[in-house]
Amino acid sequence: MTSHEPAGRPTVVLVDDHAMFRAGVRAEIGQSVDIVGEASTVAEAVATIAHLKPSVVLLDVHLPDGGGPAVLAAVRAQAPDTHFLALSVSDAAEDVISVIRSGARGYVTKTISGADLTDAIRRVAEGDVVFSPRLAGFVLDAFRDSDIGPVPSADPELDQLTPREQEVLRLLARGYSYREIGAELFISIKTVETHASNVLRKLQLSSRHQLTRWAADRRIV
Amino acid sequence: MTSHEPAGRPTVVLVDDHAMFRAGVRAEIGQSVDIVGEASTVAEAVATIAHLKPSVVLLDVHLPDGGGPAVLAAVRAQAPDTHFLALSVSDAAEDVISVIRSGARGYVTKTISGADLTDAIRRVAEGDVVFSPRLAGFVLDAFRDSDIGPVPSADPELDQLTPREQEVLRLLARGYSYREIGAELFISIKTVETHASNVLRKLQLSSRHQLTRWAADRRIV
DNA sequence: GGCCAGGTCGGGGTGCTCCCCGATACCGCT
DNA sequence: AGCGGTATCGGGGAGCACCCCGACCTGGCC
Repeated sequence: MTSHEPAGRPTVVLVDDHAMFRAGVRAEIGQSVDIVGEASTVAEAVATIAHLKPSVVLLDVHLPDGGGPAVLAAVRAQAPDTHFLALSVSDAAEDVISVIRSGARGYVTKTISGADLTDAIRRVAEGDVVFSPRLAGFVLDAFRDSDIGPVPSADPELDQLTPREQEVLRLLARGYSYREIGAELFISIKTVETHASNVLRKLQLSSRHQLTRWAADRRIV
Repeated sequence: MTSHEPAGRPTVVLVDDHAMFRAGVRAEIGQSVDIVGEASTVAEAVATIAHLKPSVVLLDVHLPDGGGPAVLAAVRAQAPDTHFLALSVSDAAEDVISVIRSGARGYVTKTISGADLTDAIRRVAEGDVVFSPRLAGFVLDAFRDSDIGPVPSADPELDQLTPREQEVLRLLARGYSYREIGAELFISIKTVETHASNVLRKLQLSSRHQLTRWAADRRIV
């Protein structure tokens, strides 16, 4: 759906604990990209990447001493222009999610063809995000089930609160005491009590502890 | 990076409030896919989709009366086999995130070419996930910055708590009172007090309100 | 046996939460 | 002028949260 001109030959570092597999990848894509380094352990990978600063790192998710996320955590700050493409036998959702959360910009399984892998490397090098279609589904599912992102859901529950009450609600949710809220809003403790009491009644809650949870669930902080 | 055989002609419903734009899309991709219906409002879209059950819905993110997320929320349950591809002028992160969270399986901007759009529709119809590369970056960034997914975060703070204290901590974070915790764990209120006091001291918190927020931030619920 | 960590209770106290009353004042609407 | 909603305060009180003491028991470790 987009056109990608090969912007020169990407430089690649290959991280995998199986020498046999590395040889296979070299044979398959060595003509199209520059494989400038290899590593078989986390420590090796960190040193190699920090030194060579390749445009792309092909990163196995499962390594003996920590795996792909460990490598990413260690070198992402040192090599900001390096993009990481996870390459794994696993199509388990937790593997995909963990390595993406660590900062990889793509994830493909080892069943990929040489031509497709070359294309994926080029696209990642250009800053694109590359996923095996099946795996992209995992990420989206996890994403949808989560609570991230600004989804401006104007809670109807909040509309029944007056502006002042909403203000008090926010401070209550942040764990402020009545006294602190009063100092913050330049009103007396008793006024805060009144507002708090109204908030609890309108939201049908019985204690500020429940209110804290109520607010946390709705990300009102 | 993957090959997609066109599995017949996908049926498509087109949702956009600009008739001119719908005509343009029809002209561009009408030969390759079956555009079986159109809609210009949320209500129209919901009725049309529920009735026709197309394989793909091309969905504008911005509609007068609610937008793409409203359509998705209304019909996703009724048409489980229908896939949604968001089609928008906007490349704002919040638009992308909100529509994806609502269940869309792809997002492309209106700058897309007819051929690319046809390909995107086919891929979405087959269950793939399709993104303009730039936009995929937004999703991944939001994803990475969030706290979803099974990333085993053995908090070092929790290690200094005894098993019993951790148990009490969870119940405290859920908003249980000391009395309720005592009943839950078959111990007296005073014992709960002791544990709670220890928890607060070890975590350097001064009130259970702060503790609730502390736990909410760490998703300990 | 001595020692210590963890778990279990209690007494007593201070401060906070939350609710019940009531009061005043401003503002907009009829 | 009257009425309702909102915001502002106060008194008083029941219950809870939190802390400081001390106490007992159990199990593991030297």
